[in-house]
Amino acid sequence: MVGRPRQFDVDQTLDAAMRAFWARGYEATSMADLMAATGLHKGSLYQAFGDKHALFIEALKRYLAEMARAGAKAIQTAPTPRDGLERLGHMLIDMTGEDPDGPSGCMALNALSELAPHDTEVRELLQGQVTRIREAIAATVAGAQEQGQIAADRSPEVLADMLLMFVWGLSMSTKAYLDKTHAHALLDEQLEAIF
Amino acid sequence: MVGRPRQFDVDQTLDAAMRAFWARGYEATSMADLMAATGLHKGSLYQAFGDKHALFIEALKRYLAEMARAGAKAIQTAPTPRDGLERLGHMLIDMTGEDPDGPSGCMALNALSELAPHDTEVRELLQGQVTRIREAIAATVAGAQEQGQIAADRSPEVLADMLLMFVWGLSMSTKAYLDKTHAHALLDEQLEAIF
DNA sequence: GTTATTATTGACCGATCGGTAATAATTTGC
DNA sequence: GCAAATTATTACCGATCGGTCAATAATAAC
Repeated sequence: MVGRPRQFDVDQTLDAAMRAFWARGYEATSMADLMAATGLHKGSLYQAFGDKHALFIEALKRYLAEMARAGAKAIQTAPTPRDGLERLGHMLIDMTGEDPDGPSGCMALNALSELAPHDTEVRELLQGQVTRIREAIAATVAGAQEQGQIAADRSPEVLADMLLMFVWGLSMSTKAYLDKTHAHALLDEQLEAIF
Repeated sequence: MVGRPRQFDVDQTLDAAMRAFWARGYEATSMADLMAATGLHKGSLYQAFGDKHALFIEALKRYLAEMARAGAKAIQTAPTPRDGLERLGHMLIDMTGEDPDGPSGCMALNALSELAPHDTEVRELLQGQVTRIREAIAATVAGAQEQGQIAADRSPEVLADMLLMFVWGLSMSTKAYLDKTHAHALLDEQLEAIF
């Protein structure tokens, strides 16, 4: 016996919930907001996902997976490893929305700031993602060094961290005062300085 | 006629409220939490500060003022402008607490992430602070350049932004318990790279 | 068509939210 | 000592919070 089939698309619903959490954060997004964002009744959300926290986790996982996919693509489709690193950085700047009522900044950093210190599940998800992206960047840096595209006087791991910290700061800055043109220019300066 | 005098210290109360907001963020900190943190009844808090948002603003102002004071002192008491910049950066890393139930990260960045996109009052407070700290750093960079302590091939304003973005990223990273030793080492690499 | 199973719906829940108001307590000016 | 002014205390408010549940609807297996 299979029962009544779902009348909504789970991925579509997670996308809507993701945007709602991304725009307002976890605490400030109420179940009423999620109902409005997804177009579903709360009963359906609870039946499908469990509770608000579980729904957030699924939405965050979806965000992280999409980020990883887009990041890997940016690196792999670039003509050289160094171009890949540049594209990755600029992509992260452009990912942040500009609508004040829509998503702002990077959802992963938003969750890191709001929840990571107290929510072990969120923290471990983010730590895993950070570990993977650091390794991916470090490997790309190593490739660029082997091909002589960037200086080899710093370890790939350190350079990866330096790039990541800088991009995180840029992402934060877009929350308040920095226009994207300035952010892109600063990133270029940073790339020139560390490579 | 003067009436009954306050039986609590306003600064002490703001400090307690600041730590509560700093640890949990705005939305997740309830009036009950603030009562517990300050030791006051809610009536006293409302009578003295207005409402929760106004109390947050006052607590944030206090944080920003203390940060500005400590930052200026770090720069001014250093033997050279370049030392001042180094001390300022390392100070910002050390400022973040390590107790998971206590303050985490930088309260200004926490507020930037959680509130700046939607709360104009918070955003303008932070924009003002950022403007002042950028100018202070840029002026110090210019001083270091004049004294030949750092390279002069980039503008003081750009170098100030590069340093600031990097420190912001480091502050975010401490949310997921990146150890401080690593953060300090990375900052040294960044200083070496851009100066 | 009947039955088993699952999804949808909307009413409903206690708890907690931020905030208010009436009362008691404590001071100064007279 | 009394009146005026201010603070402290606490009971209370409606609204909203996240979450539950019983009734209804829709499907597949038989």
